[in-house]
Amino acid sequence: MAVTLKDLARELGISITTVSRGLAGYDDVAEDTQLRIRDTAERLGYQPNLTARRLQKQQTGILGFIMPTFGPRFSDPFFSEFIAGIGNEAANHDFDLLVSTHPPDSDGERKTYQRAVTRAWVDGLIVVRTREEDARIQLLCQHNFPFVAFGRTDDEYDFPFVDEDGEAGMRALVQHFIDLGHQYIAFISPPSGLMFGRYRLKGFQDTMADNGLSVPPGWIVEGDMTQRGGAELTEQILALTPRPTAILAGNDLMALGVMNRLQQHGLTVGEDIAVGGFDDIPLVEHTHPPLTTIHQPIYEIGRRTCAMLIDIINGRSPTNPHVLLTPTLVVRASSGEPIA
Amino acid sequence: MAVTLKDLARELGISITTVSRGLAGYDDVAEDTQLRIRDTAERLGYQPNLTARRLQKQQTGILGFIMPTFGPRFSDPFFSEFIAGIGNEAANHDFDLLVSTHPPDSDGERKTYQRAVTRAWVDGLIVVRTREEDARIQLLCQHNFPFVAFGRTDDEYDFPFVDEDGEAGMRALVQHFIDLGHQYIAFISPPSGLMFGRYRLKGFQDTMADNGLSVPPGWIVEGDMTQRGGAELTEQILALTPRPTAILAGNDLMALGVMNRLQQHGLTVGEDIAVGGFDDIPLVEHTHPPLTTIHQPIYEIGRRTCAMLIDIINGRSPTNPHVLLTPTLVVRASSGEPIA
DNA sequence: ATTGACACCCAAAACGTTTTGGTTTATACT
DNA sequence: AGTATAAACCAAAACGTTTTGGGTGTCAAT
Repeated sequence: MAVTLKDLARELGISITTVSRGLAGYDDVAEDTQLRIRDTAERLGYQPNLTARRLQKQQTGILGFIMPTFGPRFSDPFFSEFIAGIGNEAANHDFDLLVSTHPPDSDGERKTYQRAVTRAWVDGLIVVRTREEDARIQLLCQHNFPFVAFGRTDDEYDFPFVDEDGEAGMRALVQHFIDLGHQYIAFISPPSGLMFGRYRLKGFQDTMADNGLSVPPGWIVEGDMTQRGGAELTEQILALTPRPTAILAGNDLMALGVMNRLQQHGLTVGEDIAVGGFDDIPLVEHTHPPLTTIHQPIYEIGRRTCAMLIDIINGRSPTNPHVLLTPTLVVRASSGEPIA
Repeated sequence: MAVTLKDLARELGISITTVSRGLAGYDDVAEDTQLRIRDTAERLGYQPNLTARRLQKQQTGILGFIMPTFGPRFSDPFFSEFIAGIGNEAANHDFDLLVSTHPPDSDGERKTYQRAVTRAWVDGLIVVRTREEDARIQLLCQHNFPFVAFGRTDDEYDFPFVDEDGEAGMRALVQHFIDLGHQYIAFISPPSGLMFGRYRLKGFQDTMADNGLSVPPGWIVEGDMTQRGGAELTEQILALTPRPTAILAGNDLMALGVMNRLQQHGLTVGEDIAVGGFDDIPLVEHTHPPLTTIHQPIYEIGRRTCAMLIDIINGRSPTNPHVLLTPTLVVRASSGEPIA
């Protein structure tokens, strides 16, 4: 069915070798032969068989991305944007992107990583949502498998990563609220097992301390990154005394949940109480009120993560294997006016 | 580096053929030989080379999904859920999922589809967001390439698809608002080039007509599926006379934009004015107020689309190649109480 | 007339698997 | 003894590409 090198060779009356090398542009094939080869290749609609090429080159030309997702009905806007970032960068370098989804720390996830390092399945992996002692990263390091992570970890391995400086981001956010006059600030932290949650939490705690503000127990609660979670925890927070004048969430989705629950209680966000988020997902620019948050360039992070991975696969060691991007504060109406 | 069949054969002192067939469980290999083979395979950590297998079997074991996305900063929650659906189903059948992103109707998109049909790149494709005269589908049909679409088209090709009955869904939504007493209903339609937009629009128009309600020009506007778009069009709609008592959007994202803009104008959604959406993305269950919408089981649609594709690839013709799922009405606070 | 350099080409091996089309050996039946 | 039958195995081909390690012929310099 498909046109192969053999077909071209027969058609042209020359060897398969010459056709292959001609197409590849080697200079031991005469100029006009190259032309003739390219010509008939075009005419016959030749397209190289990628599988055969991969077998020979011992490379797959595929990058893997294993999404850590909870349950079927998840909808983290993070992923679509991130995939677009890595996908486009991959395409620019003629790599394909293989995506699979597994609940974090599940058997399926473990098997998939195992498969990646042991068979020639993909040329490299992109790891996101790093965890404190990340078994995935330990495995990849031990097998010397090419990968780049979005996020750092707590263990001793040295590996290439791109990360946002969540601590700095959160410092900026908290300082903004403190500068507005807030003293009673509650915080909904991301799960503490996730590294980025740890950094954000630290940013919160340190900034509060630096400003001489105490954070009594119960003023920091751990959320699950979902809207629903944010909404539910809001109840607990509203029961605190004195009632917080501001609630910060570890990510935008939870902040949305917070805002909605506050509104259900008849409170006006940005007036009666201030709210802040983290991520700047596209959604929150058009909420009511628009959300004050920390902007993370997710598309760009995806792009750079992917670029670094491709460098590594191609044997070029990246100039800087530890990229730390500083996110920026985006002030919108949800943080309100300065208070007394 | 990696253990191959040859290594096993040498270790066991038997031929590569026997090892291969033993592993595959053919009955022309003695029971105990099979055991010994499996044993050493385990011991040496043998993992078959997928590329080699694919070359020989003339199958890639990969499904392709080309996301039609506008620009980098897109965040349609549809895609993360859909990917989870197809991804999980694919994994169940030992298929991998290749994802690439291209703006709809772009050169990149065309090239990628071309590549799919002409080289052995993937075994089949999943097509979403079908268009009126869909060049992608025409190409795939002409090349007899295995694919399943989420959505129908307007051209004469007969192809396997899974689709939601958007017309029925929209009828249910509109009827709900009419039953609440609304007569002045504005509609923000999805882009008319997209088939699902056409069905939803038709559902709106027909139901209005069936109830003897007129829809003057200007009461149907075409949106771009984004929150921002929904917000901007809200201005136009508020200028209509008489002012609509309800605004329906062709998808949830636009409905969110509508709600926020209404709230900026000081209107209380669900009291001063009613709003309805379509899709039931996870987000809108926790908005303020929660959104009345039409539930689309996106995960399930992804799963079934993928299952059908795998059937086709494996030469089993699906029992029903034209699946039409009826979406269900989800009534929440944004549609408010019955009005006079 | 050698030699060397150069331009151009190619057969064969390799990548790791599965399939094809056998062969060998033992056992059972006439 | 001869002939089926079955069980167990295997060499070689195949999938389509790239790479290796040459070969051949021409021309210019010795």
